[in-house]
Formats: sequence, structure tokens, C-alpha cells
Amino acid sequence: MPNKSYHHGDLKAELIRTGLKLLDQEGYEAFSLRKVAKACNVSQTAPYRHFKNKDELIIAIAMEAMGAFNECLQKAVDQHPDNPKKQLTEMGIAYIHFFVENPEYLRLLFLSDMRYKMNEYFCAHPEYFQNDHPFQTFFQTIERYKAAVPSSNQSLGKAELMLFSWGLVHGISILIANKEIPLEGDYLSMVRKIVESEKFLD
Amino acid sequence: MPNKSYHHGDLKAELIRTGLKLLDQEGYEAFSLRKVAKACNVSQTAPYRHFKNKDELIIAIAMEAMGAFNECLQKAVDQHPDNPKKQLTEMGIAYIHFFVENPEYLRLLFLSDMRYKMNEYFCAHPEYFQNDHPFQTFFQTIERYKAAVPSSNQSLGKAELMLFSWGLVHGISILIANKEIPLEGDYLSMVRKIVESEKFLD
DNA sequence: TTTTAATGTTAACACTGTCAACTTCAATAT
DNA sequence: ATATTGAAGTTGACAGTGTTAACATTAAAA
Repeated sequence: MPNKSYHHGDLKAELIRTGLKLLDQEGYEAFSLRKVAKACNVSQTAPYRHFKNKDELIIAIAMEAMGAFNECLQKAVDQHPDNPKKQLTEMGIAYIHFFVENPEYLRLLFLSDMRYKMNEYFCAHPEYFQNDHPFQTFFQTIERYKAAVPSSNQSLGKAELMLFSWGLVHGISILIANKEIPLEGDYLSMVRKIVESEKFLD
Repeated sequence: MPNKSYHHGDLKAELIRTGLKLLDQEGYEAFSLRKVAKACNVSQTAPYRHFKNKDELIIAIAMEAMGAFNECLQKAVDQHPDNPKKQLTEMGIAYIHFFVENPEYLRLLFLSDMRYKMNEYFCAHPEYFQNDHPFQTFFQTIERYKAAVPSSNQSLGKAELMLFSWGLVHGISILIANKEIPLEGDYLSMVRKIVESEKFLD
């Protein structure tokens, strides 16, 4: 039953929710403020009462997506509380799995122009960055691993290991999600082989 | 000296050249057909005599960029004709270096919506894909390496090694170029350490 | 020399983000 | 209880976008 009152009640939340759905359905480039407004049965300019401009709405949507992504990583980590190495590999696999199954999230979070604007936003709001940002989850997992297996990859410091493992799963996610690389068969088993490859861990 | 005649002479080439410059200067989202036309001293709709639509111009521009990128990879490979392993590592480093120094190329070639349209284009024009596409350069280098060092990474097949090494340099390029990861110091020496890390080659 | 097709132009359309000005209405202050 | 105010909605307008249709120019082919 549509709320026919002049005031909507919770437009801000519905804009984010509807926006995420539209972004998922129609892609980043086709995304338009007016469409979101229309989908919420509200005038073109109503969103401006809740967001300074289009970018800020997209950033809010991206925050939602970032949270979901981070939860996914954290869950993988939490399933192996006493095994830092397995935490790292399972988190890596979860990373790839999440983005291959949700390619639109990948574009929103990392592959669109929004990425640059979000970086600015994070600089302006460091408190967010320090809490449940995937970067932190990744970094902490690396630190636990390095602490638990001090002999590991002696030639690579913490920063290099971070760049190595993050870069690896990030790149693989994109290559698969964007169909950059022709793959036959089950990508997940390939990914597991790679990520667990003893050649790069331990 | 501006060519004042009604017909331009070589508008198509100038559109691509000017377009690449604008893309580089103002970024992908700010890029507009009308601006390119204006920059070429030509009416808004003149480009439509040479390209079916905006996408086709961008694809043409991306082809140029793709060629430059592939040349860069090929050059790195050619500098070590008798050392397949060094070919692979140096190509990887060149890969990262190219995109970190030309982040707008990275966006154009891999991070924008254009990526998807280009994939469709490649499917329609497989002859291009088979020649000087970076994918081929990468794949051939992997194959030479695998042939030269058959014992390498026994647990990983050619497809997995491809996904591993390409994913690694691709991901690292993006993390650095997009400033996703805070880096202090010289990124190139870090990259060299990682890519040459004996843990993942041999 | 005539024809024609390639290459240019102008005018218009629908769509976009955004602003200014106006309206409604719930909550607060008197 | 009533007046006021400010948050949240509206309409209308503007400049910029991609794109199409109709027309103009001119180099090359017939």
C-alpha cells in the first residue's frame, strides 16, 4: 500500500535501497538520480533533501555494499579462529567468490569513477576507514598470519605481503568477473588451488 | 595553420588523437563527444560520419591505448630473448609500471563500462584479438616459461599459472594506480621483490 | 560536365544533474 | 490552543549530453 501522504517517512533509506537495486539491474552508467526518484514515487528533486548530489547518494549506496563485502570477508575469517594461515586463504577465496557472484558490487566499489570520490570521502571521514573497512580486515589477517608464521616469506615484508595477497585476489576477481580471461570449468577450484599454492604461502 | 576548408581531411584520426588527450586530461566520466568535436573545430555531429556512436569512438581510442600497452609488454619480453623466466617477470613489472604511470589508460582499458563493450567488440572481430592483444603476449610468455621450466609449479596448470600471474600484476596495478593501498617509498622496488619472489616462480 | 556519395552543418528531441522558488505539514514555542 | 518555523516535498527552469533527421558542400567518379 503506497503511502500517499505528502511526506514520505523514510525516503533516505528507500533511495539507498532502490538505488542499489537499480545499480545492480541496469549497471553503473545507466544509473540516474531521476530514475531512482521515480522508482520511489517521488519527484526528481526530492533526493536533494537527503543527499547533496548524485555522488553522495552513490557513495551512500557504496557504503552499504562495502559493509556487505566486509561482512563476507569477516565471516570467512571467523570460521577459522585458530588458524591464521587458513584465515588468509579462506578470506582470499571469499573475496574472489563475492565479487564473481556480485560483479556489480565490484564495479561500484572498485571499478567506477566513484572509487576516486570514495577515497576522498574516506580521507574526510577517517573514522569509517578505521572500523569495518575491508582494507582493515585484510591487513589484520595478514598481521596475524605474519605473527603466527614468522618464517614465512622472509624476503617479503608486511607491506609487500599485503600488496601481494591483496593484489592477487583483487586481480583474479576482476579477470574472472569481467570475463577478461576465458575459463573452462569450475573457477572456484582453480582459485582454491592458486590461493592455497604452497609456492606463495609459507 | 587551421584547415578552413569545408572538409577536414583526416577528421577520424584527429578525433581519436584528440579524444585520447581529453580522456587523459579530464577523465572518463567527463568525456563527451561534443567536447571532442569542439576541440577539433568541427560541429557536434561531425563525429557521426566516422563513428556510429560515442561508444565506437571510445573503442577506437581504447584500441590505440591497447596497442601502446601491448608494445610496452612486448618490448620488455624482447629484451630477454633467451630467458623465459626473466621475460615473465620483466613483463609483469612492465605491466604494473605502465598502468601506474598511465592510470587513465588503466581505466579506459579495464576499469570502465567500456570494458564490457570492448569484449563484445572483440567477439565480433576475433582477428584483432588473435594478433597484438596483451592477452596473447601474456599467454605466449607463460607458455614459453612453462616449456622452458617444466618442473615449475607442478601443482598449477597453464590456466592456473596464467590466472595467477596475470591476476597478480593486474591487481597490483590497480591497487597502486587507484591509490587503494597506502604505500611509502618506491613502489617499483616493492613490485620487483614481489614479482621476482622465488615463492611463486620456479 | 554531370552525378553521386562522402563529409560536413543546423535544428530538434529526450534525457540528465542541479538550482531556485514555492508548498505542505509535523513539531516546537509561545 | 495557536503561531511559527524548518524539514521534506513540489514544479519549473537551465545548461549539458547523445542522437536523429534534414539539409549543404565538395571531392571524386561517371
